[in-house]
Amino acid sequence: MAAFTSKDVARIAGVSQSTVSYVMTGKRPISERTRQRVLDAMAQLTYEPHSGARALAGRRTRVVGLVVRFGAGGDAFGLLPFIETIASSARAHDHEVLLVTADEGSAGLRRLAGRALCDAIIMMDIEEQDERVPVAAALSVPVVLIGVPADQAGLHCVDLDFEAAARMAVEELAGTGHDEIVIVGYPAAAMERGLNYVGRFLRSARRQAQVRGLPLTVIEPVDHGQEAAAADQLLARRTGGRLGVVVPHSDAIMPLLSALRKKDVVPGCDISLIGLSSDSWAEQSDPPYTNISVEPRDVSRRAMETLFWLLDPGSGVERPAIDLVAPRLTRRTTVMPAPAN
Amino acid sequence: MAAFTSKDVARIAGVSQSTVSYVMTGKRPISERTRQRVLDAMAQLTYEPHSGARALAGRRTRVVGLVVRFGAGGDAFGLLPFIETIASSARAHDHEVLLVTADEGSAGLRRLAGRALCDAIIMMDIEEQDERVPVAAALSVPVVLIGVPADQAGLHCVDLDFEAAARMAVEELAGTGHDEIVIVGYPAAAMERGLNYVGRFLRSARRQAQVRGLPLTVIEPVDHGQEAAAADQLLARRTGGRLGVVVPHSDAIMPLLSALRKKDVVPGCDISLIGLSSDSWAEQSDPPYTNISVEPRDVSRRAMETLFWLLDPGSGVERPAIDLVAPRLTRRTTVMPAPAN
DNA sequence: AAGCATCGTCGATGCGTATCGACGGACACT
DNA sequence: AGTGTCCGTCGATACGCATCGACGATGCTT
Repeated sequence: MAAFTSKDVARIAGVSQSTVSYVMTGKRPISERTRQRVLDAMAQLTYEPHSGARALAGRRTRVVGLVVRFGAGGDAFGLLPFIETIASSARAHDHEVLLVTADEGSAGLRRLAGRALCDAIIMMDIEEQDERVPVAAALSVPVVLIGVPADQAGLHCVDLDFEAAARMAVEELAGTGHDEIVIVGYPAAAMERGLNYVGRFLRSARRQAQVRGLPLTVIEPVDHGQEAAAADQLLARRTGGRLGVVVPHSDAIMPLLSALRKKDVVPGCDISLIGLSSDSWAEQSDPPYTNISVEPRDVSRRAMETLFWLLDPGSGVERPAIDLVAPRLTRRTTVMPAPAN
Repeated sequence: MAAFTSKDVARIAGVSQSTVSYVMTGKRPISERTRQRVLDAMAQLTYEPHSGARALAGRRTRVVGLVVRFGAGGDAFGLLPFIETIASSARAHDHEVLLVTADEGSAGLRRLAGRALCDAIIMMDIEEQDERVPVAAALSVPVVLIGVPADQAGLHCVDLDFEAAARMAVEELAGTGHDEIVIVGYPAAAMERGLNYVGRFLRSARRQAQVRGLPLTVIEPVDHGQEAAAADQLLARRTGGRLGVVVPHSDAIMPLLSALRKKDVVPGCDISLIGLSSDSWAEQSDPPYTNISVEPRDVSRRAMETLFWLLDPGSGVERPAIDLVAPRLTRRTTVMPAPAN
């Protein structure tokens, strides 16, 4: 691994260094014969271009900066699927992924752009009022947000349509003759941080419940180990009517289900439950619950499409500034059917 | 954000560009007066050095490559704490973290080194026979493994001491008069992939059980949703004697506990249980279980210490080629005390 | 007081690639 | 045959920084 350069390749192929470069970039026509000779030489040396030199001369790094927050109170459905999808999408475009943690705040952003560490940035865990958003907007590299802040500052945002999801949940319960709706909320940490989707979901749910004239209450989230208490709190609301429960925080669904089971409360008979989660979780659960899809892979895939479009606006169709992935409700066993009357 | 260069800084500070460089690297003495002027100029311009140029000229990228595997069957205790610790450690040394997924196999490694994308690599999810290990050993950059392959090929390895953990578990059960030991194994995916710690744990446990003359069985892992079956399988083994259960796969502990609870089998009275997990999980569980500590943060912190030592051997003390973090057993409620006799 | 090491700074060079202008040759057309 | 057009290739240069050798200015020694 003696670290070959394009000059070595050129010498072996019997061409000039610039020709090797043009073979790689394809920015000038190269005869098929020469091209083959160069490619052979590259293969023979297992040549890899020096990314630093490339960044210096070509002013593009082929690196995507990924800003995530690790601390608790985070996402409703796990960070890993996002990261994984982003990584594989980057790879598909021959780009690398540079990881930056959010606890650096906007300093991390400035560093990414200032040091020319990446060509574009994708930022997750956006708060409604996020100090990083204006900084990101002023950066010299494009930034895509996963999440929608109150002021998007001209940045492109991609996320699940939490407003639509909330409406959908309320409509489903209203349409099946429920009297009251309870939302099992997000963890305290997420509430306090003002994560954007928390507000988006709750506000939309309240609005829609009002439209339907249904009383809606938000109760404390189900923390791990607190299932029993949450279930009690929930059941205390039941005044004999038809109670519908909405659980937007994926992690809370399973504990809640098992707590209900323990109390011999059967979702779909005694009570109704709609969860926000990936479809596979909902299917494999016992019982399988009616869910509204939350597919992190879809969201991050679209975010990456937007990002690469920003890097090369010629390619593909124009992307919307706010790109919301439509949720999908799948009926399973946990919502009581409308009473026949 | 007009992208200033060190030449701009030099002009403003009234010095030459090389002086600016020496202020940054500290590789030559600079008078305090000049140093201040340069620092002021840098602050004024919010100058950030161009990482590509720096990599090209200085042949060091200040980037750490992190190779992880996302797919299932993975780690017993979550990927995120590892990544988080590695990221923050890198940051503390003013290094970035470049993420590479393991499904690229050794190609990802070659790319990292060949393109001079990073100064060192840290690789997780090592298999006992891992095709990437010999490749890694031949690389021009140092590589630290989290995990111990059968042939470490001269690489530095850091991991929990799974052999010691297994011995510790068996000893604890033997010392409290148990007749039989059952290990609830790892997920099939982990077994098939030959993840290094699986073999290390099981072999060591078998050996120690033999020393103690105790029958030891390994049963299928507890997959999510399969708790009941696993519990049955487990209880079927109970012939009236004192049965000790060891659960090395952290994710399996909670489901198993709840399955036992459902069958009115009380750990600590009817049966004994020792889990491998982080201490915080063990404490917060209901009931709190006797555990052997598995602290990903310790492991990755030590791995990063080794990595930075390899990058600068002058600093700090020599690091062992195989650095095993000693496990710690904390007695809680789930192991039956030795019978008084 | 002259010689000598040390300190602090500068100018010049090289790192490996992308890109621009130039140029010789093949070809099509007057 | 002469002129113009592409095509394919080359040489030279710039990118921003680290580093090396050089050199004037000190301070110290004898």
